[in-house]
Amino acid sequence: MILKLDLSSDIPLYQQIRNQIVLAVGKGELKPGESLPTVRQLASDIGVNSMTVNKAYALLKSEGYLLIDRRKGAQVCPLKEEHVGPDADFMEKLTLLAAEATAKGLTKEVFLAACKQAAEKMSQKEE
Amino acid sequence: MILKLDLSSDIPLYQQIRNQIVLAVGKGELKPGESLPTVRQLASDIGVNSMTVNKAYALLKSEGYLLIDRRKGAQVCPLKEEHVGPDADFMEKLTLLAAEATAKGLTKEVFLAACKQAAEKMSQKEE
DNA sequence: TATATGTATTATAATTCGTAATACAAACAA
DNA sequence: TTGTTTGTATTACGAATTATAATACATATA
Repeated sequence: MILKLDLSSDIPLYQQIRNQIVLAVGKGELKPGESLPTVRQLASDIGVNSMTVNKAYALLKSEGYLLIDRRKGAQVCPLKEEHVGPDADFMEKLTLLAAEATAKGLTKEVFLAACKQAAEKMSQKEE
Repeated sequence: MILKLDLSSDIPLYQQIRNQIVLAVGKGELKPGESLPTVRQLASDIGVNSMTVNKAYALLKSEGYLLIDRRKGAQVCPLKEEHVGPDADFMEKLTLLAAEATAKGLTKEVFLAACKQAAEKMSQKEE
């Protein structure tokens, strides 16, 4: 797994690791059910402390992105069969982003075009 | 100005203040050119230290949302006349959000419907 | 002349972040 | 069995961040 970390960023390392894994899952580079490197392996690969990776994995587990099993290790959570909608936390983040765009002078059309562009970088679930 | 702060949140107070002001500007509750409360006034209103408010104002200024003038105080930045597009930082945040949605099992259609819903809470610039 | 403004400085306490060194039970391979 | 690896928990440490507090300053305004 290839993760790009920015040591000079003000975003905590465990958050950067979490974001990169979410991006990889969203883009389909990590598929549902696929296993992730072990905590110690990933820590060694990217040159950080294993507890930092553990914190990222625990966060991803609590957010519902990963299943962690002592036998199978950490793996990407299988997609739900039924259709799921956005939760409150997601809408809050999205609304803040829409406000930032609007306050910066982006029209609704430009904002929605950007959303569409972002969505098209993601992998689509097969029906 | 009404700001909702959550003291038990893990989001820093100055960030919460910044977010609330961006939301107010995006929704049109604060209009371009409109004056904001003074640092000391807002600090007194919401019961935080004035340096905490100052930090939020300085952040908003550095992000281009506010103009701060010693004569006029802090005011909402007037909208640019020309059409503006999304910058790299905005697209990065949007892409992460799209990845979170996709990893959670939201289809592209559901994600874009949520984006449209968020956009419609915002005020539209008059042409 | 007073007052109010944004801003800068310094200090202090609490919390967070990253690392480090262990330790443990569970699972697996030999 | 024995040995290794797994996720996880604990404790400690230093550095950075966060929030508050008490001032101070030059500028602008009444």
